[in-house]
Amino acid sequence: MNQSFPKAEKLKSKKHIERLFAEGKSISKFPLRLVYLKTGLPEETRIQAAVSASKRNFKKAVDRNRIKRLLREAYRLNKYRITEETDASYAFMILYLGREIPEYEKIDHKMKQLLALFLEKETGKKI
RNA sequence: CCCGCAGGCCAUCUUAUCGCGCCCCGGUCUCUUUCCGGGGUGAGGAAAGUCCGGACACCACAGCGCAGCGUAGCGGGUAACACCCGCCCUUCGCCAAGGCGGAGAGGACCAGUGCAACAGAAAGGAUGUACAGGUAAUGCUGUAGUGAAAUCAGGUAAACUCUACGCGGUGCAACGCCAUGUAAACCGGCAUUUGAGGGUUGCGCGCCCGACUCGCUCACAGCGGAUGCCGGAGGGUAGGCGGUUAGAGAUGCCGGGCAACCGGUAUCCCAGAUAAAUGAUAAGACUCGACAGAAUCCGGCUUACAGGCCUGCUUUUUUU
RNA sequence: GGCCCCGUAGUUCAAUGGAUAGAAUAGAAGUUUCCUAAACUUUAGAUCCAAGUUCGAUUCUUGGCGGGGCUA
Repeated sequence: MNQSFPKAEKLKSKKHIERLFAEGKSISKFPLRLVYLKTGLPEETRIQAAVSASKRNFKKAVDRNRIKRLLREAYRLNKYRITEETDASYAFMILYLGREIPEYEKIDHKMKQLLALFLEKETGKKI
């Protein structure tokens, strides 16, 4: 299974991000929130994802970097759960809503729950 | 030796697996792209605050004056500085002394103006009380008393100000190129059609640039046109490349200088992201890991901070 | 990233470098009322932090901290 997370799979276009926040749906599993949008464009890389931690909750750049790295890592190791279940194309934005720097173990656990919740909602399947 | 002080250096490490950015090489199809394999490289001493000084870029620029801002002992260093070095001075601490160490926004109140609450007779044209001294005579002199300061070239310039010197503005979201195709197209208002307006980046003088050079009409007015300014309506792009990392560069050696620093020489290449690259897991070691993440680039200052290492000083403070 | 501005009671604002930082409103207690409101009386509450200049700092200077704005 492919666990890489190259540039092409990162959501970068400012336009797409604005559309994602304007039109996308969201599901939450505290302290994580997933905002997603079915893009409809069947491209090579089906899912583009981005992560975020707010400057309001974390003033120091080091802390924001730390959280974004943990989120990226958790997504990288768990994205196969999505790609194996669906062929549709999505744009993802994963937000961290907490106010404290978390342990990786916790993020990993919540990420699995979040992605399961997403699949349940989009495909109707119970995982 | 301990303690203390000063200066400098380092900033957890090792291995494996899965991943990330950039560069190079090879293959996949010839180039580009994609993918695969291999190799190299990958945050800081403060990357921070954005407080100074430059480089660089664009805009502006004949000059003069005013205003504004900054600096402030002397000399040196430097691309430059509000930084650094040396000396002087002031002040504080230690010492018997010689001396040692710390701190310092450190020009000028015999140019002018202002300010000084309370207390006090009096706070800037001084002069009252008590005591003592003194004189031909007098607050003439001293002490007491109030106060931060009481006649003294008074104090105060991180009060206005004066003196000397310096300073054009904006900042890489600068700026250039490509793509897209907006703007010179539409509507409304005002002004001008002979010196209107614009520039001089805070203001003035001065200087410079300077469109239309019109039609209908005898002329005015008016209409149209032209130019400039303002507003409205509607629409488009918010992508890519360059700037962008080889430099006031790092390290070693030699020489000059009290020092800051400079000169010569040899070797080396040491992040370049762009929703933004350093993480996760497992194992091990120890002193159990602080503050904290490059964003055009340098030189400083300031602020935050766990610990470790090195060098020097104090034996004429004390203790052993 | 770059460039600017602002910090005074819970809130909105005052205060030449000078005595106990002043108003309005909100809060608390009381008077009045059957109760509430209004009114009246009383009361508590603040200079963002740290140095410096000064006899004396909300005010002047420097450095931090916090908040806000502009910028392709």
